[in-house]
Amino acid sequence: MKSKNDIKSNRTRRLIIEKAAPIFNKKGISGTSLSDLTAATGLTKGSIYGNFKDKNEVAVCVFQYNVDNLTGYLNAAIEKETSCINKLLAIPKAYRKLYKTMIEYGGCPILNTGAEADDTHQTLRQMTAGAIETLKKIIADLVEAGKRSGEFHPCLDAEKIAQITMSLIEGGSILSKITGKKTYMMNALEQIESLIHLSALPGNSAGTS
Amino acid sequence: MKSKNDIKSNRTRRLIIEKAAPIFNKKGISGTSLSDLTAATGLTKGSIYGNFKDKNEVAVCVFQYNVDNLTGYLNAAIEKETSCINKLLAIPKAYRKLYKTMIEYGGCPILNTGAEADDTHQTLRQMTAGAIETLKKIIADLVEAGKRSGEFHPCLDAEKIAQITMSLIEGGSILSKITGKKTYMMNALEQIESLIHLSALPGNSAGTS
DNA sequence: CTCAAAATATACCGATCGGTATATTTTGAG
DNA sequence: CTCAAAATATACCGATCGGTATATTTTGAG
Repeated sequence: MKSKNDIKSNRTRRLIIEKAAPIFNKKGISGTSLSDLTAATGLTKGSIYGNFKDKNEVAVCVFQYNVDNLTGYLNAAIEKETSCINKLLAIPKAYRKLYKTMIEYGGCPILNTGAEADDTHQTLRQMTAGAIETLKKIIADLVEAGKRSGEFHPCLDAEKIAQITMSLIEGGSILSKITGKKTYMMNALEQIESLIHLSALPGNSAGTS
Repeated sequence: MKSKNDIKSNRTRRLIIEKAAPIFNKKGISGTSLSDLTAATGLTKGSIYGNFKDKNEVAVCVFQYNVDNLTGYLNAAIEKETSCINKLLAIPKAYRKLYKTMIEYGGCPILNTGAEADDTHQTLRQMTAGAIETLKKIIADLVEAGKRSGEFHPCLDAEKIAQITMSLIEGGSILSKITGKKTYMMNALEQIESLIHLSALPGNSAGTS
């Protein structure tokens, strides 16, 4: 009758992670105190430490939760499309749809965590790097597939395109967040789209745009 | 005999700012403690608080110091060139030269400060936004000047180009910092350069590349 | 319903935080 | 060299930090 993640402790873990996620993302890890977490969850320190070894473990789980959400969302959007071009275009499209939510959430969690952790927190730095490489690989693999399928120019540098795409997404995202100007992100996404269209062989570029 | 900024207190202020700068940039503001600052400067808390109102004022001065350094460096590189195209190309060139130093310094201070401060620290968020807009304006103004001088296509969207350039710089910079892979930044800079070359009217693009 | 185990709350810990009042030292104009 | 003012060091403050031992409550298998 009881599924594995319906037992109390797992429900509490999930509650803590979900409530802690936006706080960590906005205030940073070292800027978030245990009392922030007790206030947000309605639990006591005893309960939090009964479910997590320390504050750091909460931060690590929160990061994993954020990454899983983001990659899940992107993969779902990609899988809805059939051609490689449209699968690639689904990425900027997804970020466009995600934009408002992400800003309210405190910006891209990969970037936020990475910027805070890179010089101070080895585990999280490595996890952040891993998440970036995962997203980059999704893009690079789609470009490679498109080359094989004849949608893209065969001489395309898939890795390079993927890295530039990632830079545009993260750069646009943080600049919009800081300045409050949506156009940084929107221009970055448009640039990604025109990069994709420019990579297509004649007759393959979707009629839109 | 004594110049204004040679009196003791100003020398001490400068010492504190210079020593605090890389620490704030690496550990973040809330991750840096007063004892980090006393350790780095060799001064006591009494001395630091005799020269600054509080930790926050140190952080604000450090940020200003970082921004002045960066814009100074970029402006010097730009002023060495005569044509608008070469002035624009001087920007990615400068970042290429700056790359190693910046990584060792803890990454781009505008991005680091912005990512930490955007949801928690109004003053610094505004200063960061201001610094971003200043850099963006330098780029946009150069593109506009190039349009007037006949170096660039007249229909170019200067603001858009400037925003995309900024996204590539900041995105490439943070991705390289987190992953430890130089190519993110280098590919972003190459993309900026090809964007500039693509914007040029025939006969204006510098023979290089 | 019972009752052991699991989860949670309470009440505490030492350490460190940012900050300050005041004593001491250093500076530099005259 | 003198000596007041400026700069710095000392010694402290309460508050909050992350974390823990233990008492209490809740859960859920039987």
